[in-house]
Amino acid sequence: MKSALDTVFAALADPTRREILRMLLEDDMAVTDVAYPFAMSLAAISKHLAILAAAGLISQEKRGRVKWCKLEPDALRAASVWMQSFGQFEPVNLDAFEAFLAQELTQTELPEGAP
Amino acid sequence: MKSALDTVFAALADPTRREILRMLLEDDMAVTDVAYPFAMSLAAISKHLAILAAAGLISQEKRGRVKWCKLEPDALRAASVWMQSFGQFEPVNLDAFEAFLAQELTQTELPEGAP
DNA sequence: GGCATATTCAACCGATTGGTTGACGATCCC
DNA sequence: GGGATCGTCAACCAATCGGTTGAATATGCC
Repeated sequence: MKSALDTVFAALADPTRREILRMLLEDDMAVTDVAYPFAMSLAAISKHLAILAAAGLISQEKRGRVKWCKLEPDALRAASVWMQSFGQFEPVNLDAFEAFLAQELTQTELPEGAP
Repeated sequence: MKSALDTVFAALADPTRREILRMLLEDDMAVTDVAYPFAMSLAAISKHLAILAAAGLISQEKRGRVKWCKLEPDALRAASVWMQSFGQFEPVNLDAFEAFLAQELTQTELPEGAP
């Protein structure tokens, strides 16, 4: 059986799912609205949301026809603490970190993968 | 192409690889010595180390016959900062965190999967 | 009731993952 | 040179992943 950290990190390893989390950081959303900006089917987004929910990163509550998705930061914090335990013994290398972020931003700013 | 965060989180999503990182936290190690505690082939561990190196989480340096593996915490810190950006707006729920860690510990304490 | 909307289910697909085994290339040591 | 050690490569395998499509299930509205 998979551990909690397994499912959390696996859930975070996909750029679509990280973008969904970023969207939910702003506000709770219905499944259809989550799917709107992405160039993939609603069923695919529904699967991504199920993976995020299984990891505990979001919760889903059905009200009427609409299933509302809500960010649940606790699982994310636990994983963050796990990671920080590796970094505490040395100061952050800001140059490396900025290069890292610059690369990440150019690749995930547009989920559709514009030219 | 995969982004840096993709490869880092995917690398962290495997309990064998997290255990390897924990071992390297103590000291640099040769590939054979990394493999020793695990109930899998040397080739499998070699692949895990390649994945960790591709993610920037470790570096490998060959001296003579022996390839030394060294923890590289910068990539981990960058991912940690990404995660913390989701958690800063609310205090940590310590109860949830402790339950999370307890579950994780019982499942990964013994990499061989003892009964 | 009946239609539209919201979401999931089921089957399928190609690519990737995590593991195995056996052969191979380097390197050290006698 | 030749054997032992260190590590990777290549081929293979079953399982999982990320996506598709089409049908099915709720629910809301007239």
